[in-house]
Amino acid sequence: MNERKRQVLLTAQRLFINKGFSTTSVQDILDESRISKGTFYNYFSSKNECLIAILEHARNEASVRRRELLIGQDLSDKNILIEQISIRMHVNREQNLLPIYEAVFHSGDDDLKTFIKNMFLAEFSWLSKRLVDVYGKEVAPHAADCAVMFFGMMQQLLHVWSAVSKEEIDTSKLVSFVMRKIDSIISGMIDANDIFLHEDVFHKLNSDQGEEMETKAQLLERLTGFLELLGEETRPAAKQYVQFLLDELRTECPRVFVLESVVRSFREAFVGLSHEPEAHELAYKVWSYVDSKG
Amino acid sequence: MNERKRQVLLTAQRLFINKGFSTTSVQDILDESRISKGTFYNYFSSKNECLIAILEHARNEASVRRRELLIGQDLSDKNILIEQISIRMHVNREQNLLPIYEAVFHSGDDDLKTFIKNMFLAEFSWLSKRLVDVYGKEVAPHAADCAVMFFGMMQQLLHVWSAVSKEEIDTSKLVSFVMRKIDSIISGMIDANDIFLHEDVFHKLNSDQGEEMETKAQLLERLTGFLELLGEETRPAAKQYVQFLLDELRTECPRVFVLESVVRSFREAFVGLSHEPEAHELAYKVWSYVDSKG
DNA sequence: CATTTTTTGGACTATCGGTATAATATATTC
DNA sequence: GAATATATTATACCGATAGTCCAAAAAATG
Repeated sequence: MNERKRQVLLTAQRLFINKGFSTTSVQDILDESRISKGTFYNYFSSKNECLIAILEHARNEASVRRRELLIGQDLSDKNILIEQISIRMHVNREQNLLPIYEAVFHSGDDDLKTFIKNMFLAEFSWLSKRLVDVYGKEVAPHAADCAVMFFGMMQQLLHVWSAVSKEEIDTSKLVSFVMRKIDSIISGMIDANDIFLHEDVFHKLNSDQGEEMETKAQLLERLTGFLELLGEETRPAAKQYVQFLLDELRTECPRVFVLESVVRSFREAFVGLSHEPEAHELAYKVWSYVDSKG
Repeated sequence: MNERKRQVLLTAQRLFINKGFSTTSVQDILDESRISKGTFYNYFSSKNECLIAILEHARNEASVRRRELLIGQDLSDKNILIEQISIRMHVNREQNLLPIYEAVFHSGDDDLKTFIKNMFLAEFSWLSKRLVDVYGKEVAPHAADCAVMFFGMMQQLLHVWSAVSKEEIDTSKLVSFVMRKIDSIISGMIDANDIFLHEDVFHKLNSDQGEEMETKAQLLERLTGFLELLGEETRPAAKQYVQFLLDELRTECPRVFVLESVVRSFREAFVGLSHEPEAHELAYKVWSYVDSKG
C-alpha cells in the first residue's frame, strides 16, 4: 500500500471519528488530505470502500494484539480472555468505530452490509471458541448463545453508559462485569440443556467468509520482498527477525511456538520505524498462517 | 390528525419497512401516496419528522397493549412481564422498526437522535420498574443493569438469528430464554452486591423527557370533543364508554380500576370503526393520566 | 531524454432534502 | 350561491451529495 494512500486513509479515519461517516463528505476528505478527487477515486472505488479499508485495518490491529496475548499462556486462563476482549473494545474506542459499525450496518450498500455482518459473525465465532477454551468442552453446545449474549450485554451497557454519563468508561471493569454474568449463566444452561441458537451457527461462516488464506509460497514471497525493501538504514537487529522467520517457515515442520515468539518481536522491532505498517501487515499474515496450521 | 395525513403516514411506513429509511426518498413517498411535495411538507416539516410520527405511533400502540395486559393481574407475575416484552417485539417486528431505530440512531439529525435515545431509555426505565415488580424490591439496585442486559441479549440474539436463519423467530421463546438468564444472574448480583450502572440512571430521564403530560382539564376537553365528533351512525354502545369515562374522570377521586377496565373496552369498541385512530389516541392519553395518578 | 504512471482540477450527471410560489381545487361561512 | 379561507398541486429552484470523465500537468521510471 502506497504511503500517500495510507495518509489519506488516516485522514479519512480521523474525519469519520470526529464527524461521523455519513456526515463526512468525500470533499471533506479531499480538502483535509490535500488530494484531488481523481486521486481519491484512484485509491478507493467508493467512499464505502474507503471505510472498509479502515475497518479492515482496525480488525487486523486487534487480531494481532489478541494473538500475541496468548503466547506461552494457558488457553483456559479467564483473565487472558478478559484482556483479549478488552483489546477489541480499546481499538474500537480509540478509533470510535462502534458508531460507525452500527450506522453503516443498515445502510443501502450491500457490500458494506455484508462486510460488517461478517465482521460481527467472525467475532462471535472467535468468542465461542475461546469460551470453550476457558469453560471446558461441556459448554460447547451453549457457546454460541453465550458469545452473542456477551456482546449484547456489553454493547448495550456501553451505549447506556455513554448516553447518561460524561465519565470515560472503565473498559476492563465492564468486561469483567459481563464475564461474571456469563459465569452465573453457564451452569444453569448446562443443567437445563437450555439452548437457543444452534451450536454450529458460525461454522458455515468460517469456511466461506474467511479472508482468502495465503499459501505458504505467497507468504514466503512477501517476506523476501519485504527483506529486499529494507534499506541499509534499517537496523540489522530488525532485519534478522525477517530472515529467521523465512528460514523457520522454509523448514519442513516450522515450530509454532518459535514463530509465535519471533513474529511478536519482529513486529515490535518495527514500531516507530518507517516500515511499521508493512511489518504489521506481515505479522498479521504470519499469524493467520500459523493459526491455520495449528 | 387528518385522514389523508394518516394515509401518507402508512404509506411512508410501508416504504421505510420495505426499502429502509435512508434509501427511501421523499419522492418515493410522494409517488406512492399520490400527493405533491407541497402537501408532504405541509404535513411534516421534514422527512425525519415523518419518521418520528411513525415511531411515536408504534410506541403508543405497544404502550396501550402492555397496560391492558396488566388489568386485574398480579404485578409480580413473571409470565405477564414476558408477554409485555413480547408485545413490543411483535410491534417492532410487524412494523420492522428495529433496523430503523438503529439506522437512525447515529444519523446526522440531532432531533432524531435524541428522540430515539429517549425512546430506548424510557424502555429501559420501564423494564427496570417491572423487574422490581417481579423479583422484589431487593433487586432495585441491580434493576438498571438487568434491564439493559436484557435488551442487549435479546437484540443481539435477534440479530444473529435473522442473519443466519431463514425461519421466522419464535418471539416468546426468545423472551423466555433471556428471562431465564436474568433468573440465573440476579441472585449472584445481589449476593455479591455487583453493580455496574447506578441505580438511578434513568430517573432524570423520567422527569424531563416524559412527553408533556396533559392536565385533567385538557383530557376532559379532548373527550368531550371526541364525543361531539361522533355522528349518529356510531353505535350508542360505543359512545356510552366515552360518556362514562367523562363522568368518572369528573368525580373528585376517579376509581383507577374502573377506568382501567372501561378504557380498554372503549378502545376495543372502536376497533374497525372509522374513528379507531382517534379512540386509540385517547386511550393512550387516559392511560398516561391514570399512570401519573396511580 | 523518453516513456509510463500518477495526480490534478474542473466540468458534468443524477439524486437528494428542502424552499418558494403562483395557480387551482376544496371547504367553510355568510 | 357567492365570498372567503384553507388545502393541494405542479413546477422551478437551491445547495449539497457521490460518483464519472477527461485532458493536461507532474512525477517517477528506464
